[in-house]
Amino acid sequence: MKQLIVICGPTASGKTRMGIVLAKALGGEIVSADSMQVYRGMDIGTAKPSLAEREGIPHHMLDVAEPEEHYSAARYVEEATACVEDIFSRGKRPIVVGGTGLYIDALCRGARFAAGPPERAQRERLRGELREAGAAAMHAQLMQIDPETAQRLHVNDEKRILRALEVFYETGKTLSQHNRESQSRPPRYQSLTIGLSCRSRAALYRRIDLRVEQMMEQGLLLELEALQARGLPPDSTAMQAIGYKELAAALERGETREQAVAEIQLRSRQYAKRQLSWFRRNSRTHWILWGETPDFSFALQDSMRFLAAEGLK
RNA sequence: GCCUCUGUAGCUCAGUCGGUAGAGCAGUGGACUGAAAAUCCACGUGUCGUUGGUUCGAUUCCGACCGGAGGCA
Repeated sequence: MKQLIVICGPTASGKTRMGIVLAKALGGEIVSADSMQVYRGMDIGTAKPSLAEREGIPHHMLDVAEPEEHYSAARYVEEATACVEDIFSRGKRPIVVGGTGLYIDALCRGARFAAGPPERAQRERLRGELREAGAAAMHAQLMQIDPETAQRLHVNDEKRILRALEVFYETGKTLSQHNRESQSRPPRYQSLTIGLSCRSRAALYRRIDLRVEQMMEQGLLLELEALQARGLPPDSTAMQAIGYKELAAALERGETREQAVAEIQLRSRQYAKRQLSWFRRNSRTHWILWGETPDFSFALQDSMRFLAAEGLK
């Protein structure tokens, strides 16, 4: 089975730099696994590496969509798989680097998602029904058609309940059926995963806070204004990105720069915690935990040892 | 200096007609299969400012003191 090196970790843990260091050592190319770096015109707020920072290492899956588009995990699997295969075909080694756990897992397993609604009409209909009848009613409805999924989902988890209903009405198959079929197939790639974080939570949060300050200094506001100027709807997926969303809200409320920064820092820290919760459940991940500052030469040695032990071909 | 209000969980506050207290936010853990930087779930013992008094019993009533806010001079 083809091997995929994966570098994961919470935001601001040094994944980007680590990817480049490893790519240089192994003759690799980077395949980003980041749900927000796919959008063009969103560079500062997503901490997208600049051309200079990439140091000549090819990066894939950056800037592959307009902010108006609604990108998806399914589309990511399709496009990123093509990148990975292309890299292999040229005799290079793909290194998947990113913080979006769902994208990473879906890519490695070759997950096939249940069909989505092409016109989104179904989704709109279900949303309306939710507003009218309430979450409990939708949950009850799901209990009728897909009890397995309904029991799994909390009544308040509206997003997932709606999605499960949508899958059934779109495809005639239940979500649990889809998932069973998808999971019964062997993974597409063997993943060798390196996780990056800090030994202490406080240190990670300090790095995050600092990075948000730097984003503001680099002109996050200008980037937001450029997006708003092109009439990007506030409910677009791109505008759910941390930083842009909070800054826009702060502007609207007439808050100070300091208030906006504090809010972005808070939301970023909470996001990092959720990321850790996702990544920690993979028990095969080899973790590299920084002290006060990252040590990439140590990390490279440590990674090479790990990869050799895992039988990297 | 005098008067009024105020001091309860990391923060903002509620409450106990006297029987040792609870929300939101924060925090921590978890979930996650076409929005995932999204969405959802679980977890709340703290000298109730200090110190005297009344009381079987005080965080709750009374006094003094120490913080904080406002008003009058």
